[in-house]
Amino acid sequence: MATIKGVRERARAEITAEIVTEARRQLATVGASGLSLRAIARELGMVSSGIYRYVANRDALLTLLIIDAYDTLGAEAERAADRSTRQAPAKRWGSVGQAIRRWAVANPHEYALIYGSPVPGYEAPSDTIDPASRVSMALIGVVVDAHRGGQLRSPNGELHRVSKALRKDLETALAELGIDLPPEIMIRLIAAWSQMFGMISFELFGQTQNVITAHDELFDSTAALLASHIGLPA
Amino acid sequence: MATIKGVRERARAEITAEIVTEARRQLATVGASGLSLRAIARELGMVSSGIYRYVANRDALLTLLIIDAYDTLGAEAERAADRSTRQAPAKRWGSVGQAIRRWAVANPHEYALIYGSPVPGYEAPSDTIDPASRVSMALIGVVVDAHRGGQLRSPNGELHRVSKALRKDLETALAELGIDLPPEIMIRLIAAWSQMFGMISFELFGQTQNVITAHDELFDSTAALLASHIGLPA
DNA sequence: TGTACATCAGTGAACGCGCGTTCACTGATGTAC
DNA sequence: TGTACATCAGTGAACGCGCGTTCACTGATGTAC
Repeated sequence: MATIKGVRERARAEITAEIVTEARRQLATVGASGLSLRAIARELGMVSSGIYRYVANRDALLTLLIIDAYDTLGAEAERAADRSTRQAPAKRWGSVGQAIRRWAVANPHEYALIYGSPVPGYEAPSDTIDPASRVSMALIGVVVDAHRGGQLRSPNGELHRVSKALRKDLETALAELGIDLPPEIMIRLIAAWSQMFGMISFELFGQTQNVITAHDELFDSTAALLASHIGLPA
Repeated sequence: MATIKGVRERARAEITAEIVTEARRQLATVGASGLSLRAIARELGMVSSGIYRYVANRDALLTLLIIDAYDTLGAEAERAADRSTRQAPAKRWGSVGQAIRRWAVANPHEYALIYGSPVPGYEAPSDTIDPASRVSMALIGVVVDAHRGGQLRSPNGELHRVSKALRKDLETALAELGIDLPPEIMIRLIAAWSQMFGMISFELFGQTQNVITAHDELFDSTAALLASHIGLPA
């Protein structure tokens, strides 16, 4: 029977959400490895052992947070991709990129959780794979759409000696994702993709402190540059 | 008097080095935020309070580790740059890049310490700035040398709307570093630089797990690609 | 609709652990005369 | 060269703290008859 959720079920969902919210708040001050179930329970006015009704252990909470982060970021990226279908491909690339960056700037600790140093002792379960792929799929989608529409220019840059092993990696990845893109484009896509996240990490983790103030414009400029390198028309 | 170091001074230097070595060992298993002065003292057969003769507190130890990491990485990068002066600029760029990557792969936790998520509650003192700049100076040096030698081609990619604020950032940075490079090159250099570290972070932090196996070749290919984008001749 | 039992949320105490840091101390090394 | 004092390394005990996790429990909610 598809009844209205019972009181218990409803309360359970609400409290679990409160736990995640509170955990996120703590993430900002103590970081992932400082996350404490006791502190969360305390803040929620619950006795320390009570939280074990909702979360099996500390690692399970981390997994919840990680999935949550990947999902909200993924949703932002997808939304930006959907909203920009009428823009020129290079501009779309920048739009999706800025959506990713904006989320990261607004949620630096969630970003650090998923793209920063791994939490020591924590092993991510396979549940995180699908949510993790949403962001990259949104970015790849921009290129795939341009390719399908016959809009891809020939890309920039000299590409020598793509080893067999690497070529095979790329082809396997393309096949698994069900994507139709030439490997020469794929490799540029990976370069642009890692550039984007590298830049966000530099900004958030303080590497460009005291050097760059206009992060927003720098991101725009380099995104346009890399889009052009991939072959996306402006 | 420039005498031979006394017994005390000598012992002090040795034990401090042992502390840093042991701290590095622990970094690998518990991560930066799990570093414990007590555990280090214990491992060194010293009573827990004894370590305070050598290190003011936990943060001071972190600073030691960070400076050590920047310095060893910087030395590797400089060595690669010095050794490759006869190579074509694009190849040199790749050589320095691979030196950086190799160090990172060999010392993933030191890499995470300096390029990963910031340690919560830790504020890096200004002593870390100089060691930190050695790596980037080595990379920039490759481009500067090519520029001085008149070897820089016109770079790839369309670069629209470089905002005034960003242009000013770039010019200030160029002036402070005493570098003579056109801002259009500088911006591509920053893109390539962040790409390189983005790629290393992806490799080390597990983002490309199950997708890329030929990390070495991928790094080579994208380094060549980005070198070409900067305008470094092959 | 009413009752008996099963399920679940939350309590409170406890176990065993580790941490950073301070402090008064002993004994060895270094320095000034 | 020898002695008296100052400096420093390392000890051991202590303070006050927080953590994850288990366990037997009470009382409220849900379910089957």
